[in-house]
Amino acid sequence: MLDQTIDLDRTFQALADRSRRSMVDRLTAGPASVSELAEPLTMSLAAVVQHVQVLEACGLVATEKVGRTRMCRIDGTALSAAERWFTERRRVWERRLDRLEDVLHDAATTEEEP
Amino acid sequence: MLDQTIDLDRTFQALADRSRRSMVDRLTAGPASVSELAEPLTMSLAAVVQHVQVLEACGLVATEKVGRTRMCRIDGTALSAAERWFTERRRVWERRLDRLEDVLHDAATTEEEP
DNA sequence: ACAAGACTGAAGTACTTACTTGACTGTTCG
DNA sequence: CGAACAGTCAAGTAAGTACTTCAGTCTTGT
Repeated sequence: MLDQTIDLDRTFQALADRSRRSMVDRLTAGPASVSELAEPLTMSLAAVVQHVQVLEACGLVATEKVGRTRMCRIDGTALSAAERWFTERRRVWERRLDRLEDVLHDAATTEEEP
Repeated sequence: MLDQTIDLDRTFQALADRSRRSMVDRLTAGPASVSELAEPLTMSLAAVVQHVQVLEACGLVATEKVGRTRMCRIDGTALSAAERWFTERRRVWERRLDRLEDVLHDAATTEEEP
């Protein structure tokens, strides 16, 4: 719970990369090895490993070494923590717009009075 | 609609910075000038202007010059576009977990049969 | 008119990121 | 056993980021 801002920094930073988002996307469909994640991508395997490390460091995915392969899966808690940032901001923002609408409406109705 | 991935790159990149998130946060409470956004921050005004440009480039905020001040406000469409990325992934992910649960449950019940 | 206010633009700098290649280390399978 | 497989480690590099300072440019208030 402490210093959640640093995690949000790293989470959004991680998601700012098209390749990493596509890996997360792939993993929502189910666990996959590093090579499986690498398959649709045009970069070296070493590069993919580095991306996986970034995703793991911010808690978006968890990995586990099984034999010579590293299996990766989504960590839903980090994903929804990032999502929560949006929903919280949107709540405040929409509430403000509602109030604004009320004010405008009130102004319009009092305008009609003598 | 075309090449939305580039916008997501830029949006998440923009939100990966604590200072920029705090600006978005401030703006959800209502419009503000660049100097007002700069006030709680410890950096130079020029730096704040650069952050505002980043936020504007990815469509998270819109600005308008009024006299000598530049007023900034949230653009809700970009904000909810980014939010949508999470909800869509989570939908797939949760559906998969549900199916998994069903399979496990079925396996447990058929286990009981002779 | 003119000083102060609110940016704006252009450099410059320290740091980080997204790769690459190449040499290795464990694992698995015929 | 030994080749192929799946990563791993360590440099190295090109580009991008987050600032800084400083010298302008418009607006405003007196």
